[in-house]
Amino acid sequence: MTVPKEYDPHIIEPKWRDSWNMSMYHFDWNDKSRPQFIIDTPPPYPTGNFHIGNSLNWCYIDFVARYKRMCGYNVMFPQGWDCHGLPTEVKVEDIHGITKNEVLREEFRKMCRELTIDNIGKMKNTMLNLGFSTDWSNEFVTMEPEYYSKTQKSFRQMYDMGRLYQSEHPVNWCPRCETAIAFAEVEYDSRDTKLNYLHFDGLKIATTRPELLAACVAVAINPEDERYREHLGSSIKVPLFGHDVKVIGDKDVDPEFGTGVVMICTFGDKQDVRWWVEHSLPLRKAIDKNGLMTDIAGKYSGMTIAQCKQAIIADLEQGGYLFEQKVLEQNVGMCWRCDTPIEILSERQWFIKIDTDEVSKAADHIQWLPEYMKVRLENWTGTMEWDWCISRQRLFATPIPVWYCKGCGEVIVAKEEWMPIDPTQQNPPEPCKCGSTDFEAEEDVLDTWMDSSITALHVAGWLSGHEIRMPTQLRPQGHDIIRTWAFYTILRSMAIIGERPWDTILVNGMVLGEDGHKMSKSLGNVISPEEVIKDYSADAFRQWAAIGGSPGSDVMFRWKDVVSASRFFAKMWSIYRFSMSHLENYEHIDVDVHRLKVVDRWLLSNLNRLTRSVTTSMDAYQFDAAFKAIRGFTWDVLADNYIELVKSRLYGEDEEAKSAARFTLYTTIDTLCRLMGPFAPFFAEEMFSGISDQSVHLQAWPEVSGSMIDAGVESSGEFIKDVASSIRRYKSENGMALNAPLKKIEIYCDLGDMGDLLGATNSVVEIIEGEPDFDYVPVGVKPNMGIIGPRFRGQAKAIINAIGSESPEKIARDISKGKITLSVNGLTVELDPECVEIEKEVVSQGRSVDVLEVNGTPVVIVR
RNA sequence: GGGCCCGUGGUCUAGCCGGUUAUGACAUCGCCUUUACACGGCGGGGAUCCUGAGUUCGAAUCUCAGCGGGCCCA
Repeated sequence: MTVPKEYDPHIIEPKWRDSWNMSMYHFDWNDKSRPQFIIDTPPPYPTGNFHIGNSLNWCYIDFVARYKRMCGYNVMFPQGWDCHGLPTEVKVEDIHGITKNEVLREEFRKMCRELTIDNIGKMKNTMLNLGFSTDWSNEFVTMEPEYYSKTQKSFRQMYDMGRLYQSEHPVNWCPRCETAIAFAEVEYDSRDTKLNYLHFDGLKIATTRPELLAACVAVAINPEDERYREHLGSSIKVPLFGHDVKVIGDKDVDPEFGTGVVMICTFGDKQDVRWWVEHSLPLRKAIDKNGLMTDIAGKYSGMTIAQCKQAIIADLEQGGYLFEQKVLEQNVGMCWRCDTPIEILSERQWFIKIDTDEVSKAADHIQWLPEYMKVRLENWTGTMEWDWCISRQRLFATPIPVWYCKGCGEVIVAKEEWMPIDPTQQNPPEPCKCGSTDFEAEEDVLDTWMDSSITALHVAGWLSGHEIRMPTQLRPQGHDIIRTWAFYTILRSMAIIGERPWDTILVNGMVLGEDGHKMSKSLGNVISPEEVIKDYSADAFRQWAAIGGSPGSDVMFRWKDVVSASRFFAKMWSIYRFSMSHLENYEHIDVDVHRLKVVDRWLLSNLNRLTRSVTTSMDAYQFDAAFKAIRGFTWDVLADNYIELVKSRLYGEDEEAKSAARFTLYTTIDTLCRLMGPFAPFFAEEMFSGISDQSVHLQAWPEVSGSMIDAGVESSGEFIKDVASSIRRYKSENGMALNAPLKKIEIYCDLGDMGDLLGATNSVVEIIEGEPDFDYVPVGVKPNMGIIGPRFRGQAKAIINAIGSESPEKIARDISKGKITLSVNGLTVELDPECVEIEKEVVSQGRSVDVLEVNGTPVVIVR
């Protein structure tokens, strides 16, 4: 076969992408003989753009999936789409120039569906271009009834378990989106605001939120604060509004902040909620769901928060209440989606009880990679202050399957067999206990995390008619979503089936731009994977993913890495092309190792070591170490040394010597195809297609042959290689062409089989036994710390000094007698020869020669 | 303010359960078209392993403190 000179990924990659039969990646639900390896792929949000961060994570997943398949596992690498959510609603409003309330609920949901389907298609295309071995037979789409009915069933099940409840409770509220949001959806940003100092019926308070005066329910001071102790328990009037509130004491009040007196409102911030609960304070709602002031705000009612703030400050000033304003830097909680400052409102919502202990215990039974990532989850569980609010006032999401009976007020949760169901479109199929058939639908929908926190259950076959295969083996995800996705998934899995969702969670880092900052549109440092494929190749991109950094740490995207990746493929291709040209009509049969030359066995020994180290790295998810080892072997050992050494045999006449080299080359190419398969699926497949008519992705992972790893053979081979490279260096330093012949090379050692050296040096090589006719001159002694240290401990330093002050000749003489005798601090100490290494120079006598020293063996060059 | 991670030649990075001539990539300099590859080969230069203290015979590696950077959270 003729192998083209250049490897062109723009031809080869689409060729394989379009011809692969993707069913080879399907999970076999009926197979129980092979161990399962189910990956709980986190479904991305269908933005339409499969970005570089996703791509890094998916590369990791694909490396694992392909590796595990080759190792004989029944692998499932499913792909899901986490469809519901606010960004799509916002985008649809934007595209169609409408607000969600201007069209019918169903129509709006349809628009969202259509946009989502479109976006999924775009992202899928990038995934195929990147060569992922996705199991498309296990694709899931959370907005489809098949999936969201499971979300609803999980709701029902958790309701029956008493883990779900409805309650009026403070929630984080986005006035723009008009919905409750979870803590995980709150982002914080630092802003300058004004701290207002007010006369407050005899006391002086400082507040950043005077617009909430109407919601003031108490004034608090630190009970230790001498200044105000006499006011404790008294009642005072709220300025402008005139209602009476209590002065209470609480040690959480910081006497250093402001005046040391704070007003408690329902609710200005999270601290207000804590005080409100602790001191059983009344509730005064001054802000409504739209972010407008309520009736209790009196003349300010109907104003926006900002208008109200301005008006109240003006009135306070006029009334003489406001006596000072100071600028204060404050962290403001904002809606993650629209950056509107959030409010804390008390609203009737659905909640899931949070049992942080249960989550922590489950987390202990999951292997976290890297280990320290678990700490992030623990820190998060430790700070949860109230339950998970799961209701949202949105449209494009899983409907909460609930009605309220208009007759008796009964809460009716849909039965599992009625699902999927949208209560706003359908009534319950049976009347209420009270006999009424008049119902009010729950219009709220579920938090999207309710969909995406059951993916592990879903992919493992829960409620799908399959035997459930929990726990799954691997969850790969970014460290930015530990507090949300990982937390919720563990919580739900424990609640629903009482089992951990995964054996292992592999946490990947973020992708940083070339400027070292996290990639983001606003910084303009975004690179798309499609761009990289277009300029280089998918395999080069994947190689960057493998060696750009180790899993868990943030990885910087660098074009340089992609360039060096594609150079490696060019090099490997050239090696392959050379090998194939010598493998015409080659038939691969096992060969007795003793018919191989030392250099062949040296290479195969190294190859087996490579397989062993790559296997170890892959098992530990250390893709960087794995691929670096492959690259190092291929370039340094195979290309730069082995091939140079065997060329003369391959071009020579000795058929047996030639076939030994051919056997070695074939074995090496075959093994490299397999080792590279998980990383560079296109390139490896193209190479493998030259030696097989099967797909490399269906082959077994290479096994390590322990008997091929032979330290003796390795050191002999290493010696031959070192002689060859010393000769190369010698020629280079002497300005000779690298193929220039030398009159003779004499090697003083008894290692046989120097045949390959002749070809590599293009010179006569003579092996001479016995001592050369020139002298060794010891010129230095290097103490071997690894031996001296542990053996002599505290004396070590003195011994090293003694060695240093002794002449190298004397120590060399001692070694020839078997013991080194030293005087250390007046005492005589004996050392074994292994404690030192003699550095020596070789001096020729009379002959016109140059002497090189290779691993302690003299090599004489006769010019 | 709390937690976690990181700080290694010009740049990025490996090593970090103690003893190596401290890994590799890119960049840089010199030489070389040697029957796979000039997207190559050979050779060279370039590192106070952030700072300080401690533990130890011995620290890039362990401990503490400090400085600097990043991320997550409040």
